[in-house]
Amino acid sequence: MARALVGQLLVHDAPGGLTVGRIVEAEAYRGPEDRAAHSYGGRRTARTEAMFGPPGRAYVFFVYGMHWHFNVVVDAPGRPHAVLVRAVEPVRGRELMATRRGIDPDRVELTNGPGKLCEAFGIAREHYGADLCTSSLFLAAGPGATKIEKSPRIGIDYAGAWAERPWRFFETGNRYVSKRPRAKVGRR
DNA sequence: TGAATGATTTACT
DNA sequence: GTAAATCATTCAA
Repeated sequence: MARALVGQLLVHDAPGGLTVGRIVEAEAYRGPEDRAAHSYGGRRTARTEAMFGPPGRAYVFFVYGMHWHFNVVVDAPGRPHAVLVRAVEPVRGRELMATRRGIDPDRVELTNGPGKLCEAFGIAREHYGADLCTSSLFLAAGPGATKIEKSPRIGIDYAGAWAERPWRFFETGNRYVSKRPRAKVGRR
């Protein structure tokens, strides 16, 4: 599912305006066995509840005291699997995104990261558990991606062997794919 | 009730 | 390259 979502569209038809982005980077989180997932070990709390519900809903959470992250729940109720959308390429509403982000509309920093895209699209707490088929925030079929690459997931080094799984998918060469922490990437 | 921490971003050296 | 910002959630006491 993470791979399939790359190339599809994320749409938010918000009161303040329309924003559309083509997903260019996504990661799979496969609880309860995946140690990197919030639902690891079957941990079902108020925070992770959405992951245990029906697919096609939003799992939105807050991290580092300032950033929201957006996931799509992708498996049947009771199977807490989700896909984290890490980056999108702006398709519509670039000006609105720039206003929300407080930066120039031409910068890739508009949406090249999980926290950035949420700010650009105005995604936050109120979207927790939202049905992505019937709400103002939804997914739509997109043009696909030219070429998709995979790599280990970002920022989950604590997950032991699970951290090595190649469950991050992104469009090869796309400027909006998030930058990786240098230390992890082989430089030469 | 309190302490630790994170699926990050940004600014500064 | 390093560090600060900043708080909901989780877990232990």
